[in-house]
Amino acid sequence: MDWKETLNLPKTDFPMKGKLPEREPEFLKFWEEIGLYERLNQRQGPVFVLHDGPPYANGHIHMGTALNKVLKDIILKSRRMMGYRAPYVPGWDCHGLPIELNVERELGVRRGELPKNEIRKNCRAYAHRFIDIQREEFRRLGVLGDWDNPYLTMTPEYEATIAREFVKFLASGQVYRRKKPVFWCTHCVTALAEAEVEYENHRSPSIYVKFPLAEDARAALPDLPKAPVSVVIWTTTPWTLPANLAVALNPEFEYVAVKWDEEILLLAEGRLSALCAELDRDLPEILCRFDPRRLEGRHARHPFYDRESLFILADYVTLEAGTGCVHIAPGHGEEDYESGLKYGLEVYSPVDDTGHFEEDMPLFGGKEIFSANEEIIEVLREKGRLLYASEIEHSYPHCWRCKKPVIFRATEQWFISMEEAGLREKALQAIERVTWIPRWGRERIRGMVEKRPDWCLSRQRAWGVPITVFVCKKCGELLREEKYYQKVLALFEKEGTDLWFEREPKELLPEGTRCPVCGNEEFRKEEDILDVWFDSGVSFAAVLERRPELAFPADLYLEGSDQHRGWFQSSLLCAVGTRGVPPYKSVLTHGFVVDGQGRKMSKSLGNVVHPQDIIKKYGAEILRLWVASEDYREDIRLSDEILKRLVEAYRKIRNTCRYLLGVLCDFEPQKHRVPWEELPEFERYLLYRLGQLIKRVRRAYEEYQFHIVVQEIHRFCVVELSALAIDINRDRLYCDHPEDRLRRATQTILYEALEALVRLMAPILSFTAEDIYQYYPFPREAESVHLLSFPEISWPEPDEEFVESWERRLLIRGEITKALEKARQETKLIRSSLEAEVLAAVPAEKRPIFADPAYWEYLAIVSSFKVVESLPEPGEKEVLWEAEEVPGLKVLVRRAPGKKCERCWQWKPEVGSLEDYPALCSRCREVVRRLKEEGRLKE
RNA sequence: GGGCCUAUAGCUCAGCGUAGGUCAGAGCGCACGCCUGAUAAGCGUGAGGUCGGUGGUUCGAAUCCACCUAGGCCCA
Repeated sequence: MDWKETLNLPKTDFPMKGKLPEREPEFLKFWEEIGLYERLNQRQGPVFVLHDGPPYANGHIHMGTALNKVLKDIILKSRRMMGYRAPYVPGWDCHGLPIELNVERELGVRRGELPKNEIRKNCRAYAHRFIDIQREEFRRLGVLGDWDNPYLTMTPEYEATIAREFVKFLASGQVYRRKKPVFWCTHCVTALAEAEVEYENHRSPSIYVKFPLAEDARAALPDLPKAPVSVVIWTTTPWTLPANLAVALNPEFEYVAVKWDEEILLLAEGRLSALCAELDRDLPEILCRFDPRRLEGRHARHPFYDRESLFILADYVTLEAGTGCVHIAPGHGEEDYESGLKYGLEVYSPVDDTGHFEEDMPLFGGKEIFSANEEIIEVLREKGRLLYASEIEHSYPHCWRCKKPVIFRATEQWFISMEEAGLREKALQAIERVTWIPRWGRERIRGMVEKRPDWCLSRQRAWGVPITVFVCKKCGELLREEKYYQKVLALFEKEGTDLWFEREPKELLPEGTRCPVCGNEEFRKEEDILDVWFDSGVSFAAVLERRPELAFPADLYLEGSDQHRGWFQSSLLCAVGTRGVPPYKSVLTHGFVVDGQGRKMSKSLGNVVHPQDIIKKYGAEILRLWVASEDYREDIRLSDEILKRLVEAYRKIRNTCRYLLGVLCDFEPQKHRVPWEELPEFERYLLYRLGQLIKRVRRAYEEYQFHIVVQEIHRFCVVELSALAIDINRDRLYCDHPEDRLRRATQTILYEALEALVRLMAPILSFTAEDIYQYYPFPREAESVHLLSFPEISWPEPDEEFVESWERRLLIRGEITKALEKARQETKLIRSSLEAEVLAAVPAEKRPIFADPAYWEYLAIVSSFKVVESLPEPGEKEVLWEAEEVPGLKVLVRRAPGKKCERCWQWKPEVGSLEDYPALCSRCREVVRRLKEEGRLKE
């Protein structure tokens, strides 16, 4: 007969292959149908608020955004299983230049050609389009959240919040107006953002200009002979010379005074030979060397105006070109501007919107700046200030629209002061009170906040929230108090901010508003819009404070490490500036996705991987597993090999669970569960190991160390379950009578393992955990695995001695396995381990551990095990093994006596001698007899 | 160029920081073999690392310090 029919083989319909790409959507639908998110969110329990940083509503999701969202999902799911109520409100950042540029491109219009609100309408539609796209893509990843009610920075309520928070800053005196240079296209007559500038080759004048020293500077260099002394600067923009206010030297360089014909010139020593080479001159005599710090605060004379130019120090001065002495015009350059602020210089920019010098400017008033270059050079020549003039071809910023060269020009802008109300100091103190994970995040953001300049809020664009400021037309006074803005804020709340651009100040201001200084009733409204970092920076006010299910401050912000400069900082400044406290209790950062070699993903390197491709090929589950398996605090590598390894790990976990489902097919926990007190030792030991797993995994989740979770779960499936629990107990599970107490005991611990595994994996392998859960052969506690809690350890902790004794036993078992392997590979004595008999000779002190030889047959999966005083001489092919790691243990492997039982495949002496079942061993005969009596067999 | 960070077997990670001296580990992959009653599964054994490099501190360093190389993020 076919004895297979009498065995308890595993049985389950749970498929071996996940077919993830096609089946995942079914689970998404299932969760949707049962209202999973809503149900989780309605539960009681302490709240855990993870505030979502809004991705930009432009383009499809990429690996970085996928990584970020999956991490958030894992965190939230794990917190829910710890008993928290953990809502998730996703958001999108909707305003800003990239969208506006794309819309202009799609519309084929140039900046300013359409009314602001026409552009804004299109931008709004554009953002909505990509929000819908990204929403579906994020959902597909299995990320659970309030996707139907996300927060958008462009809704009327949100826009009103942005304006309201700005007004708070304004009213508290932290907002001021100042000139600052920006890229400016004189052809398009508009300011340009960094992103609107392209670098092209351009031919410019290259001139060396002499600035004579004023008396105070001359006095700082007393040793020089009597002769005119000038400092030499180099510039490629002669038209900025009228705006010159300073000359910068690098405090780290050594400077020299050299004899140059009848006069004396000053420059960095490191540039002297290069300059002489360019001017084709011999090296001049060096009269003296000096530390540039001697000149700081003293003056040179402007080369053609009757005013002075301040000597300053700046470390951005290089020796790569020029003279090591840099002409500074704070109104016409970024670094010049920074230095100007430091030294209290005026942001002087005598150039109008169309690129003409102001009319009243001496010498060049009204002239177009680029064409004035020649005249300026001529004046320098006439005044004897020109050392040398030539031309140079170099990279120069051009307008991306009209392709004409752009300039740096100072215009009025709005700032939040870091100092006025102690914002910097307060922010630095707040940083100390936040938990930064990893810890270096604190140093990083602290360094940035310490050094950052005042926050420039102005953007000369259309797609954003207006800077709501009214200015008195008569005296220029700003209306700062909140009362002036209540009306317009209320309008924003209902209708959004478009109306700011359509209505007159009179319609927006409270009736009868007069300037508090001059009493005038005419006001001008600001036209600039706010930096988008302000939009997202106030999300705590628009979302955390306004949504009933959330709370301020958040427990956690989680974004890429680039956000130390971005959202972490803008949120911190906004919250500290208006609330005095940080918006988050802790901040977790992740690194960036790089390729298998650790290089960043870029189109030019051709190493970009798209989440869509992974989902299509392997499923979102594998992407989630990838996110969880890497230590995301550093750069996160992604390659084909990594994905292949993950797929293998996934299969192992899936298959192990499949086996558990199968082997538990006749197990009813209520009826069959064996209490801990009655479990055999090995089962107790396995439970101990399961307890270890639960502890480690729970701790790893608490510490956001998901790669530990994955490693532990995978290792448990491989080692504890596959190689130990299942392999050793296979005979018992298959061959013993179904109701056998020992079999039920083994099933009990496998049941505990399954229940634990499915819960522990659920936050990461969300689809698979659900899949397994739905195939449970016994009643389920809840409708979805995601409604469950993490497993608790419901059995006693064994004492150390017990654990040690089992670890010793497993070590001994390892030695036996090695001996069996030798008998298999080298002498070909056996094939299956059941063909073997093992004789063990051990020193007296190790005897107790071998007290029960039958138990060792079971543990080593052999047909016969004997403990002997001394081993016999090994016969042909027999293997003598001296243990490597268990001192004194010697093992002999030989063929097991008897014949092979056709049912359990063990070799037993009695096989062939039993009357009714000559093919079976005595154990199997008993089982079969009983099954027959009970009518469990078909025949 | 500056700030912060990373670099352990083919892959993913432990160990490194709040204790420098059995710390060179795990799982996977690979090689070889077994099983065919988890079967496009399962089990076993084995081979892989001068702990990025060079100096230094120390009786002794993957573990502390300096520099260098490669890479990442943010600035310039």
